[in-house]
Amino acid sequence: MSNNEDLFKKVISHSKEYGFIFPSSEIYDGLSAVYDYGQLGVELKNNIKQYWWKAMVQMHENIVGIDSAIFMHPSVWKASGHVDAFNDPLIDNKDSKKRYRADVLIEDYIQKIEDKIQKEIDKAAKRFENFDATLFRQTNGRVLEYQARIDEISKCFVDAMTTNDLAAIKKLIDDLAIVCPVSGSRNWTEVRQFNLMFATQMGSTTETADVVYLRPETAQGIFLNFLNVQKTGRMKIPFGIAQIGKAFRNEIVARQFIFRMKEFEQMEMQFFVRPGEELKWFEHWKQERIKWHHALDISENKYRFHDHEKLAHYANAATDIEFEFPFGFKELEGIHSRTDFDLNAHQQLSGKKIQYFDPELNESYVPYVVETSIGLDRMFLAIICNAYQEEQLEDGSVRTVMNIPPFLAPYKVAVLPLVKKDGMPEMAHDILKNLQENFNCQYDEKDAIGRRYRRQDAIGTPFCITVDNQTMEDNTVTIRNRDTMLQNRIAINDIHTTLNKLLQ
RNA sequence: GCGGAAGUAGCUCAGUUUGGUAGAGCAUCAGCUUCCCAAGCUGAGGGUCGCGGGUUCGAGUCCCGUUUUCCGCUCCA
Repeated sequence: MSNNEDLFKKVISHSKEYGFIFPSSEIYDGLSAVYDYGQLGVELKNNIKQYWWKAMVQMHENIVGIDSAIFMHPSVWKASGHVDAFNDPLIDNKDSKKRYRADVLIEDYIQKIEDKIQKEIDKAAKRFENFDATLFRQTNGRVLEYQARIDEISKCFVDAMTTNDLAAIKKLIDDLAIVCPVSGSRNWTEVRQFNLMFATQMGSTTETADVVYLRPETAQGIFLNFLNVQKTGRMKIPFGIAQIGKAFRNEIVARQFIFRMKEFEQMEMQFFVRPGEELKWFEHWKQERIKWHHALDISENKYRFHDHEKLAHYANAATDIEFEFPFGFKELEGIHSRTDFDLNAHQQLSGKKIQYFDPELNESYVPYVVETSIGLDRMFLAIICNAYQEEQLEDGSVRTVMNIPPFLAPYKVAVLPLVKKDGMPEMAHDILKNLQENFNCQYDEKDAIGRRYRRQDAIGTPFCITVDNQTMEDNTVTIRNRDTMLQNRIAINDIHTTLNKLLQ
């Protein structure tokens, strides 16, 4: 474990040192759980996007992409369930470290008094024939006492809830001496409300502004455009809509570098199918997605499926593709059978029909949805964690290499004059200029050649083209492989095709 | 959110015990050298020691607060 912790720390340092990832707003002490991609990071990230887009959109005739806005109508989050599920006042017990809904604690307390009343009623009912519960309730002294207590508590409780007065809720819990069911202690934190979603205002004056949320998931943008895309793209079920975009979550804690960020990017595809066929497609996409990962040349036992036993309210099947990060197996991608929950909810709340007429079945229905959703930042992290390597060489020295799959590497090739004289820099620049049209290249003439190779190793550049004395005579160069450190001599005219072949 | 640890140059860290206005290695830049795998030579740049306050003649060093990061819980549609 300590080896893995070590590795993770090294990856984080390396990312900063070479310009993959920077903490956000660093000169102002940083911003919790927010990071910026640097000059190398953005290249790698773009390449991952491209690889995903090509596999998911370009290679499928029945999948198209969109790019929906981050802002959506507030009703979207009512329909999706995001608003309701995250508006509860919560309180933690410091001893048991359990978290409760504060309102539920109070309701339970009221229920206990209610139970006592019921007990009295039951007791009395046994003793008297023609027992009138209502009359008993109205006349029995002890019951009246209990009832008064309930009324008093309820009044405070309702007041506090309607005015959203969290301090009053806390006071009530203290006054009632409510204890934690687990620890039995009254050592509570303040009552807090956790908002999953970031809120901002839309409207140029404060008076007219409405609260809108930054989307906590990209999926809804696809659901809202289901009919637009289906009709204008003449799409026939089964078909998919893909999207890459930012989402925002007001997470409580930030951990594990870019694994959990407040602002993150998702790559997801919602596949619309006939009701009843969703589990077949769920299985299909499970296999397709794991294939995509395995094609990255990362050891297959770094991946595993984790099937959900407890399903979210919208799903009837769900699995995660987990990756073995230095801090353990964690979710990298989710594959969910979301049923018709979302489209149905939007249909109901908007009052607009969201259905598909299936010519083969000759009927209309609300399609079912199978979702594949991968965290782009997590994929990025998986790749750099897997790529980072410290190799012990024969001469005893250590070589730091980023073993990034060549087609994803920030730079594909570095062009290096062996020495900074005899026309080699000029020649190297000519070659560079030619290659730049098709490849992201680096040029470097500073320091000894060996050191320059190591620099390229450290940022994952898979190939180095070196201009030497022989180049000046016969127009050949050497091409060095990052992983094997071996070199071949090829003609300048062949560089292009050779690189293309190697980068496939 | 709770508990613990830490924050000094781009990176890794020393300096804190015994307060006296900052160092090393690597990296970077300029030049020299160099015909193939880091650590050759000369020179240079870069830090208000996370931030704020307090104690003190004087704080990187002591005290308080705060923020960020890491670890363990917790949470996580």
